[in-house]
Amino acid sequence: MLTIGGSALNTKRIIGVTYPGSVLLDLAAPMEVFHFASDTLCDDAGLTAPPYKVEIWAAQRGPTASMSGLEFNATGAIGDDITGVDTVLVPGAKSGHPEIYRDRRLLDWLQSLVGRVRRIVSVGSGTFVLAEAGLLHGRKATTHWRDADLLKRGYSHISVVKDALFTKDGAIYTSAGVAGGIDQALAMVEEDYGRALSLKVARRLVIYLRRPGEHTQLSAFLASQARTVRFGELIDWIYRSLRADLSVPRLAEMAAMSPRNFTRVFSEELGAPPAEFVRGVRVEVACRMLADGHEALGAVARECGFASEEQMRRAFQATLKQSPREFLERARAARHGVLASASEGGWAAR
DNA sequence: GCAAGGAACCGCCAAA
DNA sequence: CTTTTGGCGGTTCCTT
Repeated sequence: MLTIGGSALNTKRIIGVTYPGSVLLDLAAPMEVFHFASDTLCDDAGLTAPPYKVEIWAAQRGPTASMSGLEFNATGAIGDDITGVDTVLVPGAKSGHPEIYRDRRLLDWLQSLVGRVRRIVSVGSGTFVLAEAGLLHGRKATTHWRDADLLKRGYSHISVVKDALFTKDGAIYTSAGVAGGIDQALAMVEEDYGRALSLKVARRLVIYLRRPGEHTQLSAFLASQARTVRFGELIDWIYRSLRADLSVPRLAEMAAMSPRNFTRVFSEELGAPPAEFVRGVRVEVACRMLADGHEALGAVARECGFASEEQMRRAFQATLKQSPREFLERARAARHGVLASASEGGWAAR
């Protein structure tokens, strides 16, 4: 049998699970990683059978829209036969709706997966779903930094790792959000087919995410974490501290470098000077909030560290060529609008 | 939409 | 000698 990186080359089925209120964007990034890994490996080795097959399962099969304005075609449903399934990905839910995590049918199904699939993976607040399903008893786990304390309080039997991008404990993996989800997926690819492939995929992902577009562009800055060795921690801190002073002198201080040298090295490594990068992060997080249904622009601006609503508007124009209001309208239209062609099990940004 | 002041960026050069 | 770092100053861009 042909093997690469120690793994036999049979097709591994990766299932992304959605449920009412789940954030499809959480699944998008890791699924792209598996897509790219599959394509890259096929190109390089001239395979006939793809190493990964990515599917989305929902409450029922067929075309469905998620609340973040993404639409998809579910090729399987919760409760379906899982024979031959390799990995199951569980996204988070829109914040402020803990009752979403108590869907008995979903939780029972997740429980039934233990020992029958190779990996059960949560992204962001999806960790709460795994917790509620009882999969995290006595295990390490992480979640979005904002919810870490909540997780700790709610489930004392879980060993919460607050500052990790992702954790792995046996067959159970958890991650800290979309950024962590990318790193986590890359780590799984590495686990399966080696570091060379995961690096290749990371590079390809960055190029892809840098293409101009609406949603695709949003994660360019997230993906940058995967390719910087030096500033990973700093960028993580930036994401967690959007309301703090993120001026160049301050960032240089955090990085223990002179402002001049920091600007130079940062630009080289990340492809954008510090201020522009920070602005991009702020816009990106604001977009996610808007897409998630936060409609008070003033509050979003404050939360993301813009000095004012006006500042946020300018930053949007500069990076996305549209105003927050326009972005909001589109997100809303996509949420409530008519479904267009749901592609073969993939997801599409509108 | 404008002017004034400030921040960011980058080329250049010198020191480590 | 090469590479990395840090300071200076001019220009541009941004904020108020």
